Amino acid sequence: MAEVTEITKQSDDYSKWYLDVVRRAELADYSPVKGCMVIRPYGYAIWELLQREIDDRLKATGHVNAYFPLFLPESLLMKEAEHVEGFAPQVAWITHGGTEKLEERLAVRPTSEVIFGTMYAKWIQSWRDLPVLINQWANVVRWEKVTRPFLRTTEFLWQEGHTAHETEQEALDETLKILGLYKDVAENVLGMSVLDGLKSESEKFAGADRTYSIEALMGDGRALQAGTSHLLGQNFAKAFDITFQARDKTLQHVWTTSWGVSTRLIGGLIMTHGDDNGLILPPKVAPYQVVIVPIPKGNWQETVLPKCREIADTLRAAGIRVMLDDRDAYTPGWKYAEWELRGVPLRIELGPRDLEKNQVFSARRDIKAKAALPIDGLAGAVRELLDTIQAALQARSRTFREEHTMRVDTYDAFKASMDGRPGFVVVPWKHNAANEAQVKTDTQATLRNVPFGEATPPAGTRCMFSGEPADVYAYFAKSY
RNA sequence: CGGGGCGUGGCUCAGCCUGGUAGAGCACUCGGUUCGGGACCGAGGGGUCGGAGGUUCAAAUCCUCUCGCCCCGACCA
Repeated sequence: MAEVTEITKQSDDYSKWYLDVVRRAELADYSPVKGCMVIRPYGYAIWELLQREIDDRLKATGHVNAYFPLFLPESLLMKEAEHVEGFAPQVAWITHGGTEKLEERLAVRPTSEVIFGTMYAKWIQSWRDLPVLINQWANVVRWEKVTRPFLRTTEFLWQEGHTAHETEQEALDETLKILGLYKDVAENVLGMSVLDGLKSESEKFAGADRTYSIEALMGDGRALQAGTSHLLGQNFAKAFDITFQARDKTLQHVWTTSWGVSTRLIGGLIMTHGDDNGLILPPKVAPYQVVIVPIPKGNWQETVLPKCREIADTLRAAGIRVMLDDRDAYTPGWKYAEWELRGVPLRIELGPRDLEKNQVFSARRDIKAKAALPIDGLAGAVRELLDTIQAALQARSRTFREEHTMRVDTYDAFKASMDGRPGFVVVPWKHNAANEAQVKTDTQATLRNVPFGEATPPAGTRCMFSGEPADVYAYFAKSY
């Protein structure tokens, strides 16, 4: 099984490390547009692999894709009171079309509940039309004050699902089903261990009844909200007049949900697995799962290189994504460092010595393990190694999260343990928005969520802050 | 938006205090020798110092304004 390696980096340098990896691995670059980044081909290839994993799962659960407009008339955005209030500070506005001033300003979508709501009101008449399960892949814009590549950018790419249901229970089932889907993708595709649970009232989405999230823990001990799924209740249905005639002939409002994950996941990926040599990609989202580096010695172009091509073809035929790095301008050592920086999970070296023995030399990116592999049956061995790496990264992430989760019972102990960036601190808690705000003021820590897997406090357990009987065990952390 | 820091070839930075007309390492181009953990030798190309204004015979250097980036706070996927 996987060996567990600590990947903590100095918090002071962590941000620099992160930005360095993003740029040097050619994932993204700053653009002339403030707060906006260019996702470079290598970074986009990761996004495409991730998209496919998510999209396949959504389609398998009955969802379909569509595309809704980028611009939202101001009047639409104003319809749901809490929603407007929540998003107003972050909206970018279009005021002119060509040279003419618009009669009504257009918002560049920060999220699309209002346009989905508007269209659903037109499309839904009867209980027979339900459920409506539509997803869209799109860009959205939120005018953030502070930005950081992938984690928070002014414009970002995401997937947003918007569904309408006959009953609250159905809507809740959908909300939870999607959260489970996100957890599945985060853990089994990205190898990023997450806590799935319920957000507090003060952290929930503007306009939702309830918000659920998956929360990951980054290498510097800060939490990252990696995906959210909202039970919107009838709030938007009432604001947009989305009604249907029910089985009992009465006219009722639908129950809606919305949910999304974004390119932020790539930021999470980097900070979950990266080390001092750069990125480490789990095989499932690695644009190149294997890089083959020929050792250019003697007449290698006639001997080693053809064998490398043959191996590349064999691996590709087995469905493995392969890069054959036959550039002769760089030495093997340079290539090793380069592809490690870019996170390729497995490297295969082939030189004259290997050729004689009918073997290749392999090196794992996640741990410094090298091994000779016979060329016969190589595809199978590589497949197995990739699976091992995928599992090892996932296990390491889980272990890291568990080791950086501590439990305390009193506010003094809480404050003491929140010094620095310890990871998650779990406390008995009685829900109270004002107390939550005070905790944040005192310690910078926020209530990330209450995980489903967490037990209910036994009777008599006191809230660490108020001393009242505790409702739950809440997970606090400093976050991105 | 508040506090702090920084903008000099593609990258990292020196030079600024004590003005005199731009440097280093890496990267890049060409030739050659190399290549099992970021090779070496030789020859080259590339910047007017974030932007604007001012002081001065003379500004990367001094002054004013401005833009951008980074860090720390308040807001967020």
